Amino acid sequence: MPELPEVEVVVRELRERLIGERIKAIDVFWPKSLVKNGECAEKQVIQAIRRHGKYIIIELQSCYLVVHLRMTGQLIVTPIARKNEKHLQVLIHLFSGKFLHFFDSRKFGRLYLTKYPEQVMQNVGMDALDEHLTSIKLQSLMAGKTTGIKSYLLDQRHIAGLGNIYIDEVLYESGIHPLTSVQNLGADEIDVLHTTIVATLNLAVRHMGTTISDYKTVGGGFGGYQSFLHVYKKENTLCPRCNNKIVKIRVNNRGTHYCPQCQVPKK
DNA sequence: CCATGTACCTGAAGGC
DNA sequence: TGCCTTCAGGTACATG
Repeated sequence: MPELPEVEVVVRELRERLIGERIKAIDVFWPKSLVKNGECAEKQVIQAIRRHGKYIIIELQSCYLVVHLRMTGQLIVTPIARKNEKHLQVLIHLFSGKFLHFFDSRKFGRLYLTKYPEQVMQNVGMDALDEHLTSIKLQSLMAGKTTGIKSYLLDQRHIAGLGNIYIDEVLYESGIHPLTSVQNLGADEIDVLHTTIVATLNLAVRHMGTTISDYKTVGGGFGGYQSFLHVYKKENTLCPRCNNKIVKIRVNNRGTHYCPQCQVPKK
């Protein structure tokens, strides 16, 4: 489900609702959902909340609660516990009386209670919206790689935050075929790609992210960016630019959508 | 380094 | 209605 924009919206809403709250107790219904690593006393005050790629980092007084939502994870804050609801995997009680719920139908998501967040995120690259990630920096990161651009962007070790939806959209906007080898991208194309990544992600954040099926904001709302998608899940519709059919192929076993006219394969 | 397959899970959608 | 297959926004890990 959630990629960088959805996670960013969740982080902003969590901040409004949770800073200064003290954790009272944690109920775990699916043990794999909560990973404990090192001593981390639970009854701590939430100091700060930030994001790196698709990870949510909740800073406590002497350790961290790191969250990755994977495909279907949801963090929901309510004044009344929604106990016994389907797919509730972890329930965090707060001293104020509020509750932080972790719902996750597919159970791929993880909460890590840890002193060492850098260990949890050791393979995560620079955040896609990091101001230090310039187009020059992106060029140097790509140097020496031979993989296709879609595979490259899916791999969070390179750049963190983009997932299947936004990669398809960004490549469409940039006019780059998803199988183009990164070594065949010129400086000008990397520059367009970089500009498009930043613009697309920021625009999606302004629209509260993309809700295809499961994604919800912390308050239970939906995203709105799905109305702006050009290619993702649009196979057989007409390209708004050239009027040819959008096609769907598989790249890295992921559904991949593009316009064969506007995104010409370079190799 | 790279590509591919599998595993982790559940539910929705499509074919018959 | 029901059974079966395929697919889903993510990532880790094993294998050539």
